[in-house]
Amino acid sequence: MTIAVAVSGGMDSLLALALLQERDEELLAVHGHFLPPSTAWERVAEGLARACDTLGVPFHALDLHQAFDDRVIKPFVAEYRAGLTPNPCAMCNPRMKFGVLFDAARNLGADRLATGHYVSMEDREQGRMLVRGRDAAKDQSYFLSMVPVEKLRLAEFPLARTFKRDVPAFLQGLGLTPPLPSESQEICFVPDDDYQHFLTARCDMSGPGPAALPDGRVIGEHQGLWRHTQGQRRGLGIPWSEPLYVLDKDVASNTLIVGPKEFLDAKGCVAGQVNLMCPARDWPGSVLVQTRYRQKAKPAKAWLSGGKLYFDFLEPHTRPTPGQVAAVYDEAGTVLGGGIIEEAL
RNA sequence: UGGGGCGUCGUCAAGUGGUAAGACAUCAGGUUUUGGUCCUGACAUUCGGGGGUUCGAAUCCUCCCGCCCCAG
Repeated sequence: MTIAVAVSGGMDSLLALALLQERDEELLAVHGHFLPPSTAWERVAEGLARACDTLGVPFHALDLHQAFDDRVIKPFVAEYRAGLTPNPCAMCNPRMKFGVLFDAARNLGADRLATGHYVSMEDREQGRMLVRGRDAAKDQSYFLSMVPVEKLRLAEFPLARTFKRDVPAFLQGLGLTPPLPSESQEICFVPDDDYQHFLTARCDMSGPGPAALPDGRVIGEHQGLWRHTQGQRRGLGIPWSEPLYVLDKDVASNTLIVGPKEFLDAKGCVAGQVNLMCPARDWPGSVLVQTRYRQKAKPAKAWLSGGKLYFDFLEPHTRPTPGQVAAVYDEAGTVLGGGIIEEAL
């Protein structure tokens, strides 16, 4: 059996590669170039080739930038234009890493795909399931909740039990230096973390409009709905007696609905593009749903109807944002499914 | 130009003789593989302007400027 290791150039995937090698697996390393060719592109490829050479693992660099543009960047832009708040990282996993990249790796002879995600695959009563990583601060299961379970069952996650803080020492001990020493936190295809500039440079975006309280009272102006997202506080520029948050966007009237924090909670939400890790009838009566990365998963009643997932929150829950992922877990941290939020209820 | 009221940070606003609260906004950091949230820090030597009283005024007096309301 051959395992392809997806290496990005960062330290996590490099460690994943090294850990698998210690397990004496048949390996090959694949690097997908998601961005158009550039000198940085070459530098990363060279660095990775060198590291793989040190480890004695065959290395393949693949130009996937066109697929990335079609499957991640274009939808990202389209969703922003439609008034949604897309989550490109969550889409990149099913469409690119476990999609195009995995397919390319199979063509190179790989049976399985390994990545440097901080998650694990474990045997549960529903079968082999995706589970939160041991390092709770670094767990990335939320971003993988849209990946089909059949793909995940062909995945290897060597960092399942690794703590992020131990990674640098690990690599140093192995004499490995990642070509991208400090991982970038921003969206990989948006320079300088400036998504607003990226969008305006790429196409025409909607213009200014009124900012109103839930009762309809106009108290300010926004510079484009796409510049704001549900739950956002900063950047509104509206002086008020208390902090104001974005509650909603009314695309039809180009109105930003804002209000104090106590208006921010929602009772539930609906999600589409549902990805079930197991049949919904096998879910517990009460699940835990996470509607944002970095948010605690909270209890909810969940049911499937007309191909969509409905959630009834059992605790106060900050209004979910259309376009973001709703990841469903059980108490043990098993990922039961995921969907794209369409509406808060 | 009769009567009344008001003018303190970008906004709201406390302070009525003892040496300019606070909130919002903004900016800068921190946290963070999306957008956000959250945390920390910075933000009026000065109170519409001039003069005066006082050891000392945003607070008292005075003149000027500006705004608002009610009458004409």
